[in-house]
Amino acid sequence: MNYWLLKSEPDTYSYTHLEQAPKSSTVWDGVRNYQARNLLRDEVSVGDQAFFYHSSCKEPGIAGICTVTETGIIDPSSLDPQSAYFDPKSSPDNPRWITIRVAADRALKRVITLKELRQHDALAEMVLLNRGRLSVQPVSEEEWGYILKLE
DNA sequence: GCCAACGTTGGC
DNA sequence: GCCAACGTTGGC
Repeated sequence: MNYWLLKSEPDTYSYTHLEQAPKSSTVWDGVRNYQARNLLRDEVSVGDQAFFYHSSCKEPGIAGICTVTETGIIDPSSLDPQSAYFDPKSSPDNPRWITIRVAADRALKRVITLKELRQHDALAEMVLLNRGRLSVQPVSEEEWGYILKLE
């Protein structure tokens, strides 16, 4: 059982979108960074939990919690010529972009902002605060518990 | 395999 | 909209 942080731009896909999706669930498509892909493909397991983080918006921060319900999914957008995420170098026989399905667990009582996270020494080692650009990142059990107590 | 050029992310 | 950080591409 591991913990993760998944980034999404709320203007495109917010935590509320996930809650309102069929079965409050979605395939986490569009990741096109190998480090993030490797985590999704090799490290993330069914039952793991993840913070849903809002990036590139007015108040960047953690908006909710979701649970991984399926792994090993070929990112459908990578095979769809109509998609902005289409990758001609990927194919069903030799897929390049493997991802997961997540389901909404619950929204946090309030958005815990990036600004606030930065103020806690206990979180100084968070990947979010050091390698900010990675869109799928591990969260330690200690960080996970600490953040939930801030809620 | 190096590295310059270029593209993207994402906070501010 | 700016720009720092960093990932990717492609010539050599």
